[in-house]
Parts: sequence; structure tokens; C-alpha cells
Amino acid sequence: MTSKTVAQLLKETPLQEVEIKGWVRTFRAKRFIALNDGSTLNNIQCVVDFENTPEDTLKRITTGAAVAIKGELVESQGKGQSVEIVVSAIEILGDSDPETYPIQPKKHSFEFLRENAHLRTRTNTFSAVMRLRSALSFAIHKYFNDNGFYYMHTPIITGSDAEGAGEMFRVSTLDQKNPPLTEAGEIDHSKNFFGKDTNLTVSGQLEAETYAMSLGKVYTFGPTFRAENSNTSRHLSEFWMIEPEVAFMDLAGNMDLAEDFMKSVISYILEHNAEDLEFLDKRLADEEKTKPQAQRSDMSLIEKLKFVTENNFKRVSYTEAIDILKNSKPNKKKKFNYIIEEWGADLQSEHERFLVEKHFKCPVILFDYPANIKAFYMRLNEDGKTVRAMDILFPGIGEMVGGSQREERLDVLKEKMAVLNIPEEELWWYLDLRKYGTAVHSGFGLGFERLVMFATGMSNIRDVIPYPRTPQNAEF
RNA sequence: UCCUCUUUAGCUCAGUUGGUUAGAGCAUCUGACUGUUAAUCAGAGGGUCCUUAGUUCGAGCCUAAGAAGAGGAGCCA
Repeated sequence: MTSKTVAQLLKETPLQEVEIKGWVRTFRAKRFIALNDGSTLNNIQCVVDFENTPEDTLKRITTGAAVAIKGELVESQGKGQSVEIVVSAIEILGDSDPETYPIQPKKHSFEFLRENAHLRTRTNTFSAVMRLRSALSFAIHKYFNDNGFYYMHTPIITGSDAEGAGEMFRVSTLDQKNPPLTEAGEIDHSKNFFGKDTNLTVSGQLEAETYAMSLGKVYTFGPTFRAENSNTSRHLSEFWMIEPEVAFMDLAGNMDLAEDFMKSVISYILEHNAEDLEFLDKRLADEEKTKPQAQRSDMSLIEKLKFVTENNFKRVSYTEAIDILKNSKPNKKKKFNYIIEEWGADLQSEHERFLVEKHFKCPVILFDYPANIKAFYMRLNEDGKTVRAMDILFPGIGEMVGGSQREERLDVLKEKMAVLNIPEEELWWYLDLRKYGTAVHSGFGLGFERLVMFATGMSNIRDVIPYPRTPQNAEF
């Protein structure tokens, strides 16, 4: 007698006694249970001897019920599966009332399943997506570990609000109705839990830089929080970010690292998660069929993934990109909502989409952006007007990676902070890195959920994280 | 935050010019059948038409305010 997962049993040779526990997906003709235990997309068919099973037990074999089955693994008589279990004993571990169980053996809208997020991994699509999410997490740690990086845990609660990456969630234990006030009538944060105003982190980058400047190669992979009121299919209030930071590496090295990293993790899932990817490939193809011809992608999901692993990302400077956009058809015919007229304009998502989806038709790395549209910590180029920043743009997703070489010169950094009114005392420790043994260093940030979206072909970011947090929604 | 659309049975959705008792498919229940693959066939039950206020003899349908969801924009990862 063996106790194995469905994934293992489906690979076993027939004619042996087995036992299995799982959840009923469907029960057909009082005889055929499609059983799933989460170990694989596939179900194992369990054939019940309905003539010798009590009617009471048969009635309790319903969609969603947890059951324990003993029987013999045999070659299947029917089509559609190679092996099945002839049931000798079945025990109902947990009933599932068919009148109220929300997950029916039929198509559900993703909106409906989002409201039942605690049950949605009982569907093929979400179990496949979440297995891939897990595999991608592992592939990320494996890549960095194999390449000599240390995994660093940056703080979730942060005391600095100078990172400039967006609106922050305040962390406070003060009485919200009766906060202690200063003599000037302001909220007295010195009475707060940490003796100062604190927030949830928007990025671990600045702390990661401190460790890169001693441990050499580090990365963070953890939750980050943005209180932006953004309602799109590409933004979450709580999301997971990967941020490598490397000492003695310049922008070109940073681009090499990001590209190699992306190719590596995608290769990993192509190799290890073929079944789930094939299912999602088919799902996406079915979804594409419902779209008008013009909006359909000319590549399938797996083709897109292989395209990334097999082709070099196109590297284009901001200045070159502006030239391409200025001379593009939609710009000349004024089809863009924002017409590109001169160097220095910020690129809108319509422009990024044009470059990636129409012009180059592959992932694009844009670099050397105008200094005034990028963050204060980015390395100023010798031209005095651009910074060593890079964004990696992916078809259908937009910005996947944002990174830069960091400004390592103390005087230049101080000057930049002064212009932007960033108080030096807030970031005294960050400036110390430039005072004591400063060096060229670089890093990037990658939104994990955007990677999962690309890898699974899901089009809404709320469907690639277990319990999405978005404005007006923190259920579960 | 802005623009557009949506909200009717458990789910997905129809609902004509404002007019009697609001419909379909799937699901559920009952029965039949049994090597089925989202089984099939017959029957039954199931409704705060998102909320509030208004117009009207009469509102699922018209008006106003609000709520929630989706798509797009901005911001970004």
C-alpha cells in the first residue's frame, strides 16, 4: 500500500494497491470521481462500484468534498486517461453542500472567483497560476544563490520617507480619535510607538545599497506597499518586489544582469512547469479567440516565453527612442494622445507600447533618461543632462524592470538632494556610503506580480497574487 | 484621482416605446439511465431587478445622488 500524490500516481505502473486523499472535482454517472489534490493540474479518475456502495455515501460524493480512497491502480478502460483507481473503500472526510458550494464544474468569471479568492485555487486556472508563482519564487532564489548573491531582508516598517517612490501607508499606534498634540497643535509623533513617524516600505533599495557596499552582491525579495489610488490591472497596494544591488557594477553590467536573470527564471519554468504552462497557453488562446483579429497576439504564451529566452533584448537609448517616436506614423498623424515634440518629454504608456509591440516587437531596454524625470539617486552622466537609468519594457505588461547605476559621488548627490528639498539628516546613513569607501554600484527593481503575469498570460494583476490588496479592497 | 462601461435567479446573461404573473442556459433538487470525460433525458424549486430619493395612474426600464466591479488614463513595479 502506497500513499502518494496524484502527480506521483499518474506516473506509477498499474496493478498495485494505493490510497489517495483529495477533493472531488466532478462525480459523473454515480461512478466516476475526478479527484484532485493540488499536486498537479491533472485529476485521477476513481471508479466507484455504485451497486455495492451505500446510497448515503454516494450522495455525499459532491463537488468540493474531501475524500480518502483506497483501491487498485489499473489501466483505464475508458479514453481520456491511461490509469485509474478501482475503488475498494471510500471515506468522506469533509462534506461539501452542493446547494451552497460556489465553485461549480463550469466556467466562472475571474471577477466572481476574485470574490471567492479562498476557493479559487480549486480551479484549474488558479491552481496552475499559483504553482507557477511558487516555481518562479524558487527560480529567483536559485538564480541569485547560484550567482553568488546574498539574500537580504530589508525592513518592512521604515522611518525614512525620502525614498520618493510613491504614497506611503502610515504605521501608528496613536489613538486616532485623540492623538497627542504638540504645542503647535500638530500630531506629536514623538509619542508614537517608534518615537517618530513611520511607514510601510515602498522599496528596499536604499537599505540594499548599504549591504551591497559591504557584502558585494545582494538582493531583496519581499513585500512592498504603495498607497497610490491607482485602479488598473497592473497595480497593487501590496506587492512583492525583487531588488538586486551589486557593488562595482555599472549600468551596462546592470542591463546584462537583468536580462540574464529574466531569461534564467523563464527557462526554469519552461523546463519544470510544462503541464501548467500548456494549460495556460490553451486558456490564453481561447481567450484570444474572443477578441477582434486586430487585438490578437501573433504569439502563443509559450512562444512568447521562448522568444524571451532565445532572443536578445533590444537596447535603445532614450534619445534614440525619442527619434524613433518623433518619426513614427502615429506621431506624424497625431494618433498619439501625447505627441512627441522634443527631447525631454516623459514617455507615456502609449509610446512604450508602440516601441515594444509595434516597432521592435521584443523586450526593449531603454536607458540614459533625462535627469529631471528620474529619481535623485541615479548616476548623472558626463553630458550633465541624462542619468544612467534603465527600464525594461515587455509586450502587454509595460514596465517590468526599473533600475539604475547609483550616484556614487557625495557632492553630486548632495547637490541633487538640495535641489529636490530632500533633507540630508533623513538620509545621513545613505550619504555615509559615499563618504566611506564609495564605489560604482547598480541595481534594479522588478515587480514580481508583473513577472507572474507575463509567465502565466493572465491579464489582471489581481489574479496572480493570492489575496490582492487594492484601493477599497482588503478582503480575506 | 479622471474618463467610459457594467450591476436582473447560486453562476453567465437576455429583458422591445414605461404597462398584466420578470425569462434562458448552466448549477441545484427529484426521477430515469449507466464506462462516463463540463455525461444524457424528463420534471421541479429558486428573484430586495445594487442602494436611496424622485417623476408617473403605473418603473427592471426615465431623472438625481451614492455604492461596488471592469476597461482605459495618470502614477509606477
